[in-house]
Amino acid sequence: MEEAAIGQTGGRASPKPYREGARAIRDVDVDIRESGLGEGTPSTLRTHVMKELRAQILSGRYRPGERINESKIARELNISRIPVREALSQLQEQGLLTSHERRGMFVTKLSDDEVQQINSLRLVLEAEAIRLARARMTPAILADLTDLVEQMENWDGPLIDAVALDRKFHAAIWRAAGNPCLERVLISLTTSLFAHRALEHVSMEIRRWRLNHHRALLNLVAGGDGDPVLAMLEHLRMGYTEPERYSSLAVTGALST
Amino acid sequence: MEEAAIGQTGGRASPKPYREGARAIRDVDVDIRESGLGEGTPSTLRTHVMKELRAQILSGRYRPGERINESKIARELNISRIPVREALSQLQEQGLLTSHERRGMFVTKLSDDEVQQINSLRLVLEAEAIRLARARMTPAILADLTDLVEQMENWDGPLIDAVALDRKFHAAIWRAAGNPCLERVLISLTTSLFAHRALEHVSMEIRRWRLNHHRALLNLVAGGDGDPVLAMLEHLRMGYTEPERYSSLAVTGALST
DNA sequence: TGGCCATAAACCGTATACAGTTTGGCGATA
DNA sequence: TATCGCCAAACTGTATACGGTTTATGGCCA
Repeated sequence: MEEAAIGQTGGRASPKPYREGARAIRDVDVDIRESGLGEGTPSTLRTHVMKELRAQILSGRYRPGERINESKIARELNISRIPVREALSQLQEQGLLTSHERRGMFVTKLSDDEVQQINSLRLVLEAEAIRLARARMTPAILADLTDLVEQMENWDGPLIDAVALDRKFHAAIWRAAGNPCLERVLISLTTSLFAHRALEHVSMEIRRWRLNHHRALLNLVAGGDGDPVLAMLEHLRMGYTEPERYSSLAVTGALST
Repeated sequence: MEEAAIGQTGGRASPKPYREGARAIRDVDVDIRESGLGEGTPSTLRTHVMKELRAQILSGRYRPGERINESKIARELNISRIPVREALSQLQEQGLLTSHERRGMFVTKLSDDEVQQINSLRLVLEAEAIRLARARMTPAILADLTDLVEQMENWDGPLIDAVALDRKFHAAIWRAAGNPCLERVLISLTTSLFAHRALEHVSMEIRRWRLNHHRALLNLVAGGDGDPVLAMLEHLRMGYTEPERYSSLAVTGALST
């Protein structure tokens, strides 16, 4: 009876999370399957661990370049290494981890060049997203975006959460573009980028946000007639040096600089 | 001695592939570790299985929508399910497989909409690649590209290999762009696309290739002054219907059509 | 005292074993 | 004859066990 009750916590009809292993299980100290399993928790440990680790990496709990010990994580979570391995494997494909054969997983450390390469792509893709979003804009979406911009302009909380707001605003534009594929690529591109930004030079930047630069993007998607590429360039230049380095903007004569 | 010899095939200093499991191993019939392990084979089974399965999916051995039975594959390869699971997990992240929780992996079946969404992105990204490649072109790369175009124009072999040539030509341009990130995204985007094209409507298309359309792209990256976006649009229109559907080309007045 | 080699511990890659869920098929009933 | 419910086989998710490699530590020698 006590065993059966565990799987039915909350009375949901979802598949029971695995409570017992092949033979034995430690009955001491908390278990990930009891603690963290809230509402939208996926039913497999692999997915749960993956999301948990991703959040921890993005929040700065694990630093870029740091080694990820799968045995240690498995012990900490009181589960076997298999789900942890698979979660790490997924995170590797997402670009957050880098695998060194037979040596383990390491949190991806982006070089300056790689940051510029990613941003050069963002330039092109976000500009495209802005063009699409502008053409498909609805009052509801515009209201959401405006709300986010005003939240940022009036922000007075911890800086980490401001970064989340920033991401939320951009992600909303990506979604409004109406091309799920474009949205996926942009998310995948910027995830590792934000893992770095969560740690470094966030303090200097908050001031610049107030300079209505997100509002410039908002005006564009609201129907403004500026050039999305130049707007994105200006936007990225606030946080990074020469973000257009590996884009065609650097090689064509389009820049007045 | 016979055991030791297996790991040292070719006399390379690479780590020995695993020959024995925890306790026992079947000594009958061929083993993947003996058969397919050629030169550049990665040292882990997971990577090897991943590449093997990817090649089989891309070659049409597994059809879109088909279920992938991990136990069956493990038995066929005479290995345990663990490396197979991890390989499948990686392929899922690459977009070639879709996981249905507790029901298994299925070869991703792209809908018409998804194909259009991917192509709309290709339009933007390949155009950017062409602009970059044009600016960074070297005689050596140009020679390679020209050679590929001529191979395609004079092609008289099986159609499947012609598709590979097509991919090779585009991939060469992506690489010539000099932004590894852009290259990675384009590879990832088109991989699942080519898995479909390997099966359908390849016969009609071979004729159109001879119409020098790849040469049009070649001329562009060689220094021609046309618009890369329009060139890519024309190129994609040969194989797909309305590839610009989810791109900004569809919503701006740029199209004369 | 510093560098090199050997030994040992930790850890990754893989194999086998088991629990719960899904699924296909069979029989009973309307 | 068609539909619903039950049962068994197969399969996925996870746990534990083991072999080999990498790495860190300590002793030895220059």
